[in-house]
Amino acid sequence: MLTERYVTVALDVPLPQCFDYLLLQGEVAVGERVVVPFGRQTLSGVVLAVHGETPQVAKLRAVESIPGDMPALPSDVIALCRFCADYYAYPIGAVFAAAIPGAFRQAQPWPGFEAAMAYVAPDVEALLAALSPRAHKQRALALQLAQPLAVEAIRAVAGDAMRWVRDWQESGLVVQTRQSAVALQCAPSASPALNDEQAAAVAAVNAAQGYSPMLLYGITGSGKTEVYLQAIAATRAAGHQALVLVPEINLTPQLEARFRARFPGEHIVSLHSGLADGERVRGWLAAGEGRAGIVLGTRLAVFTPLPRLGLVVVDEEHDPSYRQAEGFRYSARDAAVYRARLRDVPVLLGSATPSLESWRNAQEGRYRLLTLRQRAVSGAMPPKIELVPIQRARMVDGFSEYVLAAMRSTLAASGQVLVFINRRGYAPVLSCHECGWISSCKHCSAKLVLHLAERRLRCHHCGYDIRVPLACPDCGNHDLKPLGHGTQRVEAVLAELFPDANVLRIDRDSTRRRGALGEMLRQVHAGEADILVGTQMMAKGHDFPGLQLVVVLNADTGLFSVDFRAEERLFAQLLQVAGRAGRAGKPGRVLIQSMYAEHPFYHALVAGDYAEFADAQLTERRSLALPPYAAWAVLRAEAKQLASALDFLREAASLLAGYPVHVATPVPAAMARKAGWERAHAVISADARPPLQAALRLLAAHYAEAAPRGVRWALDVDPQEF
DNA sequence: AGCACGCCGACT
DNA sequence: GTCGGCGTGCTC
Repeated sequence: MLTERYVTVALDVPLPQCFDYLLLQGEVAVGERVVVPFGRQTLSGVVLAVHGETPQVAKLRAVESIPGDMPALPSDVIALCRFCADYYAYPIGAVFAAAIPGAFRQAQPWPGFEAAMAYVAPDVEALLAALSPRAHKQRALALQLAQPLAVEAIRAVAGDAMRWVRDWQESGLVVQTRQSAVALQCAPSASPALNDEQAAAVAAVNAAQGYSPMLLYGITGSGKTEVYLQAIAATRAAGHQALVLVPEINLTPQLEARFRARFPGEHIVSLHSGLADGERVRGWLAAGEGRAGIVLGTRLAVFTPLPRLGLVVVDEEHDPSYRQAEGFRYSARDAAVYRARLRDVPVLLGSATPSLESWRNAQEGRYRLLTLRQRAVSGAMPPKIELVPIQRARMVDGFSEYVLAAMRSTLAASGQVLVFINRRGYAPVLSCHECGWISSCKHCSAKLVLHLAERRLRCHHCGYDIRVPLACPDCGNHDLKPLGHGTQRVEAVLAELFPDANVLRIDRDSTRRRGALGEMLRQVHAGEADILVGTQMMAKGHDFPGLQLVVVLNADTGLFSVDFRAEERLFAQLLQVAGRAGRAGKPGRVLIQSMYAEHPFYHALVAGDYAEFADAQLTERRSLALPPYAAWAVLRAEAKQLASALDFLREAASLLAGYPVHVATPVPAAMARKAGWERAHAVISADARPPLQAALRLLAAHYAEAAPRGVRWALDVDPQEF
């Protein structure tokens, strides 16, 4: 008797459930994709079950087609996606959609499919028998087809070899198959000698059996990357694949170059959002077919199928960019740890300033702590961090005399200076010194930022953009002046103060053009720039051998934030910029201008002692029952009227009345108005995970069923910013 | 999220 | 007269 077959499909729609379809013909495995009718549209979805149980739904429709271009997602990737959908209370189909390359979310088959396949002759003798004895090239190809052969390899035999293969395929002598799953194994090029601490760390990683989370805590310049490289060499020698996550796309090229130099001939795949669709699919397939030995990528790479995964590395694990800020708000760091657990492999988290979550896990023994205290680069010395109190100092355009003197002497000795601006909450706005008018956005509760070069005022949140007014709109005064010191203002001030110096500004605006950042970095390396002015992006990864002095202008703004994580972020950021100085044999000097030089925060910073800072922070968090000692989520709401957003949040709070969670009073968000929408949120907290999860599941299910009118809402589990 | 259906204002 | 505004309802 022929039983009917059904498939359960995860579709990319904002609904928490999966959808069942009748499978009339063809074969499909769990983890493959199918194209199905959905309402009036046709969508691609991932198959989560194939079964014979009649689904209890009013209307059942049939699978439209099985493209067959995407290899089935392995069970650990499926389990990871399911976990994320549950943990982040995010629609399951949307999680799967995020986990696979864009080409496989289309209803059409991936156009590069044919070229990515290989061909094999199941019976070479039969194929040879069908060929003319004089067709030497064909016979040579037939012999090669004993092993699966990629299209490029077939084309290399003869220009029209693919035509022969298609003929043979029609007569069943050759079949299409996936490329053979043999990863190249190659010895790494000579590795530098390790110091004792590095050697101990590598030995610990290599000795780890099964799931073993490790936190590699090492100051800037202590050689964390070398530990990764040597641990990966051992992983590769054992025939396993390594997954390496990096925070940002800008950092991949550098690290990729270092990996390629160390592992020549190795198939290294780099996966990030800047990749063209085809490239991403090819890399993803190479990883999933086991041909790639090392996968290097940004957060979405955490979902890459890896049949022989042996080690997971998360570099700069504290970095905020591991967290997706929009839509599917997941933490790739946490997902990587969960994945390592699913696959029962070691996971190495590295940082000079670990997240307090990881620090606590290490303190409580859940993560093994591997510490690198010494600088590995010979001759490198830690930078000398000095605080420059400015509450009574004479200031020249935002710079204290002391700092200017230090800059002058550094420049006189032909050293480079970096002026770092902590831009968070500190933008150059235009103000009227007569009546106090300040340029603000029509749609947001943000200030319009002055872009001097273009003579425009621009909102960094919604893109609202106007010409700089000639006079104050309120009182007509013509003397409008910038307030605060944005990068452009600082650049202008420095050009005036140091007319002989070459000032280079590196920020989002000046590097927007493709290749601009690379060109600027080249100028810095070539010594063509004397003073660099920059924001966050300067702090990350880039090495500036000539840099001798770092000046931090307005660190304090992060010190008194409503966001309890602001100090943690500021510490990481300042230590990271400090690390830019003095890496090439000369000790660097870091000057931090501050109104609050006595603040305990700066004690630990000047000592470069993250452990002291982290321990103090954890003590405080514990006493206040803040994360990581409590489970937090934020319910965010946006509406045209603030009152509707607040009403929605109050209603949601009442829904959770019976749950062992605490819902804080809804408050307007820090940026209360954005692009014409009023924003508010409510913190939902619990002393343990399970009750929080249960509450979030209820909320998500309730509002998916009955969408609130006029209110956009989102859940943010383990929120990082407020 | 799409994509329909549905019932009110200014245009060929 | 109808083109189109976006409110709300549904999708196996």
